[in-house]
Amino acid sequence: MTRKPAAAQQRRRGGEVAPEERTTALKRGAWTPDEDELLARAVARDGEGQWRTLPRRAGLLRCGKSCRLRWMNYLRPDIKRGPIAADEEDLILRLHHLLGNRWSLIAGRLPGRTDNEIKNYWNSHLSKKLMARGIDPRTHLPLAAASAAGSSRSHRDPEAAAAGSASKTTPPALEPSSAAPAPAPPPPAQPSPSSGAGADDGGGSDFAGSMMDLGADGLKGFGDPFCAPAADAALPRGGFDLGSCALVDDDTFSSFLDSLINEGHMAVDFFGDHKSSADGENDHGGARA
DNA sequence: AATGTTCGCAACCGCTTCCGG
DNA sequence: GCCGGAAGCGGTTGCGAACAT
Repeated sequence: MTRKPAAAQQRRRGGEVAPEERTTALKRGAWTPDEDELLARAVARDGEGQWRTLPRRAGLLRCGKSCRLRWMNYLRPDIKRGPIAADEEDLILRLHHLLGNRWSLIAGRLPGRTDNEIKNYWNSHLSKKLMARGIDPRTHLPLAAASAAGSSRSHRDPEAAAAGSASKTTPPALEPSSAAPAPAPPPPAQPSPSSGAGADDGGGSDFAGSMMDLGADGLKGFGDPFCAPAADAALPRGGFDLGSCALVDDDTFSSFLDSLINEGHMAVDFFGDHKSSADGENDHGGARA
């Protein structure tokens, strides 16, 4: 699908106005090429960070949050354009199985891809593929159990219809329907509510941090090489005590993750033929360049 | 050809976590 | 230790394009 030009979406929804926007009329909606250039120039000059003050320095009538998002998801020079390749798709699937909706962590393993892009790709392509094959996209388990719950969250959400609500107030993996999947297989690595996400603020690279959020349950099924058996005892929000593990720096975790990704037992073969089917269906993505 | 529906992406929102004072 | 601001994250939604009828 060819995408609209950047300026096409001039007027977007008129939601609530952020506090900082009430005082100065900040612009919203689609970014124009001129704005992009101002932003890119400012970041090139001053570096990333200081998003709050960047708009002023750059001469932009945008909030810092919006500038950061635009830079991270669109303007960064290392962003890779074009369709998600089959191997990337495969990696996303495996990482999602391992990490759940930790888009920033997943993106951290896919050079040039952004969390937003991966999230969108997951919601629009991969979750549908999984469902078409009778697999719950969130739990990576057979759909049968999850489908009973079936309350829909959003008419657009492909997962909702089959797997129930994923609203912020109802963490998907903790819902009865999906929280009590078959006892044996690796748990749906969906360790905490949506907001649990923030726990690893190091961005995609803080894998030690991600370990903490993963929770022991999320690792046991994979051989649990770092974590003591009792590590998950009564820890809130699914986290576990790093102190009880023989961990862990980012490199170590990164290697660990690599081994999980590459190793056979982790590689649940969601799509036995998914590479070929992905090739066939590869209308996705494309569009952005 | 016109109209309706679905799809995909970019952007926004609310929340959590981090960090410095 | 507490508090407030900044940054980051995941979920959600608006909108144009593509597709179907």
